[in-house]
Amino acid sequence: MLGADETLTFADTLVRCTHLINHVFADVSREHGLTPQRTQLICMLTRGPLPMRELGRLLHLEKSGLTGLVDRVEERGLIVRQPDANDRRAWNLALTPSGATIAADCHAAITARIEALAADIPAPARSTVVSALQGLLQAHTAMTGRPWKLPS
Amino acid sequence: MLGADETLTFADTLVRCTHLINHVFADVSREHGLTPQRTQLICMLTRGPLPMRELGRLLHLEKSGLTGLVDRVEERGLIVRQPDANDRRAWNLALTPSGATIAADCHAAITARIEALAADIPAPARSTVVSALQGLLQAHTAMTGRPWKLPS
DNA sequence: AGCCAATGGTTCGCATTGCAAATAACTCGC
DNA sequence: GCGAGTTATTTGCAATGCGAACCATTGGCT
Repeated sequence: MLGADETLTFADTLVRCTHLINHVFADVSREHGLTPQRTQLICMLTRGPLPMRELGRLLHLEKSGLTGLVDRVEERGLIVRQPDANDRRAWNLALTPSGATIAADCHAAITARIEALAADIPAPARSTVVSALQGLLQAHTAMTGRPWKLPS
Repeated sequence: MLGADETLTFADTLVRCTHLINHVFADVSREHGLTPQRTQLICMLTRGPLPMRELGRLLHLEKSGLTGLVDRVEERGLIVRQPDANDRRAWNLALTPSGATIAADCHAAITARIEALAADIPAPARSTVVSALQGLLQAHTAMTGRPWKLPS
């Protein structure tokens, strides 16, 4: 089974690629002393502070799960909880300097590893892939009403 | 930030897509009463039985973690451990009828959901995406020496 | 003003995940 | 048939993530 290579469907190809990138993500995280979830969290904050509720939506986490994750990442000194000026229930999460550094390092490492794997893909095909997948992301955004962010 | 749309790099696009598909995978799994890991396990077996060591490599799991996962999936009646004729240490894992049914259902549901998101991508772009990403998968295979399987 | 539903977070209990190290059973080369 | 390497299991542990109960605050409604 799985001879030289069979013809994969579009969906199957995407799913396999997803699992490959998952492991790239996990490997890089581990090399930086982080779990994938923590890496994902700090990468979400590279564009600026976010309230927890927003992070929960982006990460698809229930609030209880997010509380724990934030606790652990804060203990490690990568983020801080800041009170929200307009709502005394809410907290804004911001990267500390070391958190920002690590987030940037992880993002760079992940990008580098993917670029290495994609080195043989010609430029025109690359840009086709980018626009096609962005269409896919937008289709999801349109369906759920919320944009899909991540690394940077 | 993130106005109408910024220009994402190839790697960033792939990473965002990865997280989107992760959640598609998780959602479908949950709707079938499974965790993503269990779904992934049974999907790996749709092409036929595999020894545990092979599954461990495909899933990137340490053997101890795999033992536990297999235990739980077997308890649920989706797979069975079969003794290996040639090696009395080894076990082959095979889907039960109900396991095969659920695996096929999950695979179909995931494919359908991705196809729905990709409905607006023109056919030529699709095939470009497929061949580009397969190149990426092969680059990884060449680097690590092991093929990358999944769903079907 | 006063009340009440909805919202943002936390806490608790729980099952699952996944690693590492130690152990047992077996295979294979010498 | 000895010893090294391989396959799987067990144990202990930290992290993940859900659900439900709970508290404080907000905001609408009267």
